[in-house]
Amino acid sequence: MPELPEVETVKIGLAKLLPGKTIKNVTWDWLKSFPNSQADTDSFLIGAKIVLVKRRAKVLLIELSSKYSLVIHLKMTGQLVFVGRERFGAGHPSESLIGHLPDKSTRVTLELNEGKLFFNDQRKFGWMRLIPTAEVPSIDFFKKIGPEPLAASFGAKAFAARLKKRPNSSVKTVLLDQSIIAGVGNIYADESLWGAKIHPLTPVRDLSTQKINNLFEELQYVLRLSIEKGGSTDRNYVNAEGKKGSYMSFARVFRREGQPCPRCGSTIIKIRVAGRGTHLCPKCQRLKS
DNA sequence: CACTTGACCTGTCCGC
DNA sequence: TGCGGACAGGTCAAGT
Repeated sequence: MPELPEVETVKIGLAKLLPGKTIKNVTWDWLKSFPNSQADTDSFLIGAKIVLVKRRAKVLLIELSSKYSLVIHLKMTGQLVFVGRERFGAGHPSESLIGHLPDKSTRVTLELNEGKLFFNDQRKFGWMRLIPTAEVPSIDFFKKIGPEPLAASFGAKAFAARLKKRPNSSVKTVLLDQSIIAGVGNIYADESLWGAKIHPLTPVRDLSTQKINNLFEELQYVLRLSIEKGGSTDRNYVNAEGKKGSYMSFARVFRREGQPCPRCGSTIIKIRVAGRGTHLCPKCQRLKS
């Protein structure tokens, strides 16, 4: 699922549902989804109370009273869905995802004193790790992660300076590089480049200050809009309550190849950049202008 | 170094 | 209907 807006949406939901609840038991069916020792799990997960839910980059952090944290990366198809005790009763709408949980994509189940938290992940790329809270910032994943694009302290000047660390790379490749900027993935890279009228293959060195400023504005705009819409559901993504996000109906180019550009009416095309499907308007986003 | 490709997995869709 | 291949929101490791 999950780029910054999707993970942020899950975080907002879990932050309302989880703090104060106690973890009673954990079960898992795929070691790579939950690569923790039985000893750590017994000592620092079972019986711990959930204190706080946070997000950094595309990662969720659930802080526990045991001074350990659950650190969760949803990768492509991960879901973190809370089902309250009342939801287990008969008569719940059968079309609702949460009526079906656990299902065959469920990798980890956390039983709480009230309700259950399911970590589902069809493709098994995601993971949930139990780590001492003090050590979380120094794990390999976070050591190399860039700044948060929506942080109040992060502005267009800092954005430009970070992009320019990779002058010869295409701008889309750099947007997707988590060590440059945290949280941007394929959807919001394409959407923000369309907004700023920049071809995804443009080398960073060819971008004017004005263009970089436009890109920063557009990136913040699409990320904020998507959080407001509860993220993008293309296939698997759901929030903490099992509900889909609606940003895809606001998308201008992503997965809209063959449709008219909402700005100029030209037909949106799809190419491949950095190994990823890339959507753009060939008229609005020219390589040389 | 910087950039590309393959690997990690399952599921779906599309063409033959 | 079946089968093979391409592709999918993300990161790593290994190759060039």
